[in-house]
This record gives sequence, C-alpha cells and structure tokens, in this order.
Amino acid sequence: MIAQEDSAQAKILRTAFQLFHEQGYHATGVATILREAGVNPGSMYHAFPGKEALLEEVLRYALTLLRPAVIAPVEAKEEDPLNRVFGLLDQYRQGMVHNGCRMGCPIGNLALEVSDDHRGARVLIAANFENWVKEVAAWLEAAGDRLPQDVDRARLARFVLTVM
Amino acid sequence: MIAQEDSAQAKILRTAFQLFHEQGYHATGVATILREAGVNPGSMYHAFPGKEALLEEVLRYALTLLRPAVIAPVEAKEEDPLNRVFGLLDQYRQGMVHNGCRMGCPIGNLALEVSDDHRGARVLIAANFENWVKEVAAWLEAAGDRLPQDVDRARLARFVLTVM
DNA sequence: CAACGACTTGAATGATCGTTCAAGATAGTT
DNA sequence: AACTATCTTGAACGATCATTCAAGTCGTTG
Repeated sequence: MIAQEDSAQAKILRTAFQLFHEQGYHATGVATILREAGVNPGSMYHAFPGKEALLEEVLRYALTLLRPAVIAPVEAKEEDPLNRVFGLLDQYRQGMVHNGCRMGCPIGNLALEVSDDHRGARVLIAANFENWVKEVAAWLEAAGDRLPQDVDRARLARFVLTVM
Repeated sequence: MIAQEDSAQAKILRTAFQLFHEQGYHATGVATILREAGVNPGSMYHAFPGKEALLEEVLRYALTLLRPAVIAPVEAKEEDPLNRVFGLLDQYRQGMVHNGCRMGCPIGNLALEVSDDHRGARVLIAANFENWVKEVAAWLEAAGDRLPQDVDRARLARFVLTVM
C-alpha cells in the first residue's frame, strides 16, 4: 500500500469529510474533528482560517475524490457505458444498504443544511453535483446510437443523479 | 378570523416548527426560537422539558397539521380522487417555487439531520411520513377500478411520496 | 551551528449554547 | 378578599462552541 499523505492538513480533511456527512455540518464540533483526527486546534487553524473555510476545503476535496473513489471502480468493473450507469446506481445502493440507509449522498445532506447562508459552500456543492453529472453524461454519450437520438444526454444524466 | 390559540406553548410550537424546517434543528438556537416567538426561557421550559422534547412536540404538531393545512385545501379544489393526487403534487411544487426551492418537505430535512441519534424523533418522523402515505392511499383506493386491479394502492402511495 | 521558516502544541478566550430557578403576574375557586 | 394552581419573567449558570496565541519542535539553509 502506497503511503498515503498524512500531514495534519490531510488528516483533518479526511476526518472532517467523514464526520460532516455522517453527522452534518452543525452537529459536528471542531473539537470532535480534532480528537478524531488526532490533531490540535492550532494545527487546524494554521491550515484553515476557520470551520467554514474547512467546509469549503472539504467540498473541494470531495471534488477531487469523485473520479478515483467512485468513477474508477465502476469503470473497472463494467466495460459497457450504459452498464456503467447502472453499475454506479447499484454501487450507490449497496453503499446505502451497507451502512443501514443512515445517509445517502455524501454531500446531499450538507446541501440541505448549508444552502441558505454561506454562499461559498453553495457553489461548491453545486460544482460537486455537476461533477457527477459530467461523468454520467460522458457515459451516456459513449453509448452512441444505443440511446434514442432525441434524448438530451446532459439532461438525462442530471435526471439519473436526481433520482439517485 | 377566528382567534387562534395564542398561548406561549402554541407560539413556541409554531415558531419552532417554522425555524426547524427553515434552518434545521441544530442550526436553530433556543434563543432564536424564544426571540421570534416573543417568549422567555422559563415559559418554554415550563411547557417543554428541553429542546429535544420540543422537537418531538413539533413533530406531533406537524402530525395534526397535515389534514387541515395540506389535505383539506387539495380536497376542496379537486373533487376527483386521482386529480387530488396530482393536485397535491402541484401544490407542493408551487410551494417550492414560491420560496425559491430553499426547502422541500417540512420534515424531510429534519429526517436527515436527526435520524441517527434521538430515537423518539425518528419514529415521529416515520409517523409523519406514514400519515401522508395514508391520505394518498385513501385517494387511490377511492379511484376504484380506474386503477389497474393489480396495483397495490399502499405501495403506489408510498412511491408517490418518495418521488415528492 | 546558528538562524530561519514551517508546522505543532495545548492552555486559555470570549461567545453562544441549552438550561435553571426564585420571584412575580394571572386566573379560577371558595 | 384570601388562597391556590398555573403560567410568566429574566437574570444567571455551567457546558460547550469556535477560535487565539505564545511557546515549542522540527527540518532546511547559509
């Protein structure tokens, strides 16, 4: 196993990402993140200006995580573009069953919690969603003429993810 | 207009209901509820043991609000059972457009936020959902043979609300 | 090895959180 | 009018929140 990046910043990012989508943003105290990550307050405030900035960085982190952690496994298992779409849905479903339907989309809950105030987070949440849409749309376009010509691939991709 | 119940308890209940589903449970401080309701801490803690108990009472309040505030208007506008189902969906959609898609189901957000801990709230959230299902299922059954015989009314009702 | 920047330490801070309670107001009963 | 039960008042409380900072460690550079 390749030694994974384990700077304090990386540990905080990973821990916060997990806790935010397990418990929500407001419900997760900074102290909890620090304890779980095994890091002291100063280290966090050296790496991030504050909790809100940490949230934004976590959302950026999620952005970079989509391809290696979600898309790549599906593409490895399924060769056919359309099967990849169903493979994604299936993997998502299995993930929900695995942890007892406790949570769905890693950032979906955050979307509901933070959308009102906090402009920066909102656009990053939207960016994350569009990121997913982009990948699925690419699969749909790769399906070529196996999909009816008059189907808007981008719109269908967005629909697939909305359902998800 | 009939004088509406305006005891401190009722004011707190109404205010908390609104704030909880506007901002979420954790994001809404007790102080905010009290200020918005124009009530003092002591009054609240006379009526409710604490914030968690208030949440449960709010969910019970939502339970009683469904028929007069949601179902009745739809039934008044649409006579036909099936049209009532679509009327409900339409009214819901209009509600979302009206406040800029800021929030969906009054208690759906709470469901995501509070489902993990707090057993009491979880069953009340489930009860609320089943309450909606029950009303829609009644409409579907009233549709009689206009729906295929082999369609499970209860399951279809649950599906309609899941989509919603 | 001296000096420096980058990062970590952890106790301390003020703000805000949910909550308490003794004292006062109010309405209902006798 | 006096008594009682019920509800309201609002200052105060400890706990926890996010955040700060002076002191310390560590690797790098001159």
